Amino acid sequence: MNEALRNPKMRTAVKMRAGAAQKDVTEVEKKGRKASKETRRLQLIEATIDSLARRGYADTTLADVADGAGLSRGIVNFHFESKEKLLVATLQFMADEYANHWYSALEKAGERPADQLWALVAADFDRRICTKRKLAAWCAFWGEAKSRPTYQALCGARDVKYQEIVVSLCARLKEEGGYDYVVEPMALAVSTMLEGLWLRLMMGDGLTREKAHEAAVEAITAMFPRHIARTGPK
Amino acid sequence: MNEALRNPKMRTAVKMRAGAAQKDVTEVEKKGRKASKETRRLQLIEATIDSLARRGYADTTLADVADGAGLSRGIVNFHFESKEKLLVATLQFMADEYANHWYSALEKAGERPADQLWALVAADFDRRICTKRKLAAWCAFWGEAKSRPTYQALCGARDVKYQEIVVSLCARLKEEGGYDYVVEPMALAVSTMLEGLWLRLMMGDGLTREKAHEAAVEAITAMFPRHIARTGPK
DNA sequence: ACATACTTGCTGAATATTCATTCAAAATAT
DNA sequence: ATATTTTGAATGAATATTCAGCAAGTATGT
Repeated sequence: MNEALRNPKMRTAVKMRAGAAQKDVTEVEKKGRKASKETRRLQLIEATIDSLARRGYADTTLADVADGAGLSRGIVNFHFESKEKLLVATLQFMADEYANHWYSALEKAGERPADQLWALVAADFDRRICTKRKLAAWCAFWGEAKSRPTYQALCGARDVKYQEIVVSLCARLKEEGGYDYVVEPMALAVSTMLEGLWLRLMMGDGLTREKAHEAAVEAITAMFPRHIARTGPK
Repeated sequence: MNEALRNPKMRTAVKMRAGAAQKDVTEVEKKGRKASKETRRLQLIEATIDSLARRGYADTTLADVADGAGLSRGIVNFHFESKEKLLVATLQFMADEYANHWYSALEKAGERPADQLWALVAADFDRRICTKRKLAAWCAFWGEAKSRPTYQALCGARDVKYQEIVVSLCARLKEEGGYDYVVEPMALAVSTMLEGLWLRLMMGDGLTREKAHEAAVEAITAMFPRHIARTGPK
């Protein structure tokens, strides 16, 4: 496939298919031009995630991204200005997607803190979010985050707001259940456990999304024994 | 300091100091030559960890490593053959150090499973192991692990053996305390929580080693309520 | 004791490679 | 016709690797 895309003739075929998909979008929107531009950007971002997952941060080249998207070499510098900006846009994209996902899961959950916590956990191991491909891309960014402030800021995906919510859920659960843990450390343990499971999912061979979810449910059930999950892992 | 080391005269001074230290070793060992070679390798490995922590994997160059060690440009290819081999040796070094550390902590702990679990937890947040510098280096490797089998193998620092031990501890604790969790998921949750705390320590701003340890103790205490920590975090 | 050849560790300039970026020209859309 | 998007070859910067030679030590012979 990589080889095929290096051949201009083959690439044309790919482009035409992409063009057809784009036309459908165009018919819905008013400005086809702008839609096209946004489509290309998304296409390049997806190709970037692929490359990060396949080759890691250090070996992700613009050539590989362009090939993955079935476009030519100069294309990234036209749509994003530089490699750095492409990577930031990619991380931003993933961070937004992640945040929107858990936030809407939280809105759909009931009022009770236990339901909300289970909803957050389930959201983390949802099909759409928790793919090997995306986890690998996340981890590639984590590896560079400490030395790049821009990444560091965006990598707080489970960011301040998320942490505040987990803290408040732990506080409400404590009150409801009469537990006697200290709230902040407990909330930290819960959210880092989810992160740790992500990390393992990406590295470990045998671990599946379902098993990771099960582990989270098992641990949280033990931590909050008077709040049984109404919705376990599927 | 970096500037100073770029100056050959200054570098000579550094080398002479290193030479003096080496002489002491020579008096103890028989072959001073070989000791020197191993010393240099360790010196370069330490410089590599520094560079990884300071600049991340992608920006770690041989020039930076050589400068950090106060030696010349060609030095790495003389002692390790290639950049790749230097990085593998560095990861190997960290993995060995980590494994030795938790293993000896386990040996020093008592017979009771609870004591052993608390010892493992404390080992993870020990001063010698859990430094910002080393955590950053670990994370740099994690980011590349998925795309490089060699790293992937070594990055299972909390590897199969470690996981087996945690599983058996969870099983023994379950029996002792009459808990009713499922063992494997629980063990997975415990060990990934520790990993997740490491990840946060490296990225998070306000989090300290002590707070992370406290969170681990809080969560594990909640998970195994009939086994109170005899040794909490300092 | 001294000289000679030999070994080892190291240096730093030269080389080769990889890759982001640029840009003139072609293709495509409006 | 004009503007926009895309191409792909050319450019240049960064950097891993090579290697001829230097320096300091070590063994051997006289």
